[in-house]
Amino acid sequence: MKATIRDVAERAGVSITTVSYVINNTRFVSDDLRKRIEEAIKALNYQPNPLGRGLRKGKTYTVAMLSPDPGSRFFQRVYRGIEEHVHRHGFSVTCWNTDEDPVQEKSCISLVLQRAIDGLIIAPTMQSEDNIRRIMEEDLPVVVIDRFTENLSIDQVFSDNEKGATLATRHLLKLGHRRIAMITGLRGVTTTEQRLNGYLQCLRESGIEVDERLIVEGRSKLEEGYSAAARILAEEGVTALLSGNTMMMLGALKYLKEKEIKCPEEISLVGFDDPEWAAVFTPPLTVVAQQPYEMGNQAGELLFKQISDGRKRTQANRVQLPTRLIERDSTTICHRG
Amino acid sequence: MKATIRDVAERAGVSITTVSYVINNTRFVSDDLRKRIEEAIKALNYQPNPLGRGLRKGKTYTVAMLSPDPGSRFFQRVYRGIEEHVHRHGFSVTCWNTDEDPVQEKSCISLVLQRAIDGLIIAPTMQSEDNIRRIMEEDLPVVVIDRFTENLSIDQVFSDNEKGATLATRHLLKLGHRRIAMITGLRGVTTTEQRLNGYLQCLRESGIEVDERLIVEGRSKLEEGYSAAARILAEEGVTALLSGNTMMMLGALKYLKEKEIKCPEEISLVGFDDPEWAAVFTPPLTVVAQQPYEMGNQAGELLFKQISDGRKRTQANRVQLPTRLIERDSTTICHRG
DNA sequence: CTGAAAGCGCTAACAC
DNA sequence: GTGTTAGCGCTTTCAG
Repeated sequence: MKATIRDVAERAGVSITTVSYVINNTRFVSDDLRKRIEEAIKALNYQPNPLGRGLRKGKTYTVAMLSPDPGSRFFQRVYRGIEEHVHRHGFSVTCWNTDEDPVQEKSCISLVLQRAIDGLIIAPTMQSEDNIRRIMEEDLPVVVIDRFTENLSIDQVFSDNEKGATLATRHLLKLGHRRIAMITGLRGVTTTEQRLNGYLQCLRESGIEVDERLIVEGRSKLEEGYSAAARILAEEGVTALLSGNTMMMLGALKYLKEKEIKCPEEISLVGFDDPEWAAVFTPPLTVVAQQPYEMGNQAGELLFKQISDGRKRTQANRVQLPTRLIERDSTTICHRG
Repeated sequence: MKATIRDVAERAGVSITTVSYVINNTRFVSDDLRKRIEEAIKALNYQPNPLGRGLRKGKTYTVAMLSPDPGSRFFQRVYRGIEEHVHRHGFSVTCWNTDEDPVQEKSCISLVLQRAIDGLIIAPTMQSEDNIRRIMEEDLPVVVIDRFTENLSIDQVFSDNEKGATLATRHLLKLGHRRIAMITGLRGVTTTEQRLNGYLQCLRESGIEVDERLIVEGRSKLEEGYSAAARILAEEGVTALLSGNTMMMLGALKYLKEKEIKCPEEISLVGFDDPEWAAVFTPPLTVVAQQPYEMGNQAGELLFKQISDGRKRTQANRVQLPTRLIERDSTTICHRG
């Protein structure tokens, strides 16, 4: 069986107390004992049992990440950004999936609370203020990512989605487009609303009347991008299309391809997010890039700040990450009207 | 603070023993007491502390997944497949990243062993038999995925990579190609070697001499696919290219695009794995598809079988998942020679 | 400078 | 049918 602190103590001929103090380096121990203990630890290949330690200290050395789709490229990157901090602190991460469903989110949070994790990074679904409030009540360190939560005084890291959509729309306007459609993600999710806002604002400022028929909602599946594109292109005179996320952009492209509608000649296209294939596509895609790795990284930093500060929640930090437009060849001058 | 089993016992006016037996449903308790206890649990919103339980039972209710690149689409799918079982059993997963580095793998495994997890699903790096042996010595339930480990009597789930490469190569041969190049993943990794084998076998069977200059190694980065393609296409008369993984396929496509080499007219291309964008690409890509979700799912099943069977490691299970060729438009009849 | 001992929350003999 | 109690591995107060 695995060696315990008692085995080490016996082998070194000291009390377990002293072993503990050596392990944690938490009070002075004479060189002689220290040396003997260190030898024993090595000889027995002893590793402190985190459960014993955790039980005693009321900690688990584990943080959780909760997201609507941990399998997506975006959240993968986020995860990698978090990971760095986590491992540096000797913690581990567990990932949970809400599937964009508040009910599932709630049950995830229960599980998470039950597991007595030390911190949580969460990309909330849409109606989840209550869920998050529950966590805050438990005084659990928590950082909200991706989605914005106006009413809660809580650390959060998110992209400047509105600006991103604005940049994209302005770019299309500059190219002379007037009938610009948008495929949005799930309505009610803040990222969706912010991107939509950027788009609407920009149109209005340019004195272009918004045509509701050119705004189609999807979730984030390829198929939904496909059918959204179909609906939009059934409308008169649309020359440009802004997509609210990666998979729906791909779905739209699939539709264009099948119908042999040329991009960018007939339709200019701007997507959100910049996966590796976007630049290799035919045509290379003009996109609004976010910084998912950075998002995870900053969230991790904030989380561990909370964890080490104990529970005193001071002023909430809000980090907004810039988005940027990457102009490639899926957008061009409007040849119509 | 969080309610403990003692709080529940007091509120219900019983001993903690009885509460424990109710929670675990592990011996008969009269209806009266059971009801009172259940009420108390609800009223206090009590959730058993997994650390206490774990410490007592020597379990952590956590399994780990170790892979060279948990952020890749392939391993994300695997993860989702695992997740299903894990949550059904009330466990959680922690993900670790080896970056294809045996040293890092070793330190991951130490961490993993130290954390006293209940099981491990691992996609080993290349020289990791020793690392895995260490786990087996600890009698930790473990399942190897993706990569094949010949010498170890251990549960494993992997793709029929050789067959996949064979299908791809045979397809190209049928189309009349003779100078078929291959971009391989990292040599030494079993998946790479198996795919290479399939390719070599198939060529030999067709009486085609293997030209070593047409076999170029990369890892799994886009850039490496790019430069591998460059090297290969500097050779005389190559008309077809088989790529050992997704990202390198993308890199090769990038090269073709930049050099305005037409696919499939000038070069036929077959890739490994079938990401969503492969079908939407121009041209839609012919690929060998694996079943990552299924891989994770089966691995999860085997792992939990081991966990519930206790430590008695019986006959090792080896599951080989079929691969299949999806013919699309990046391959065509050889017009040369 | 070091050790004895209590106790974190829980399970499971063992006792009645 | 139910309760008493030891103890999982560890940290930390208190005593020396």
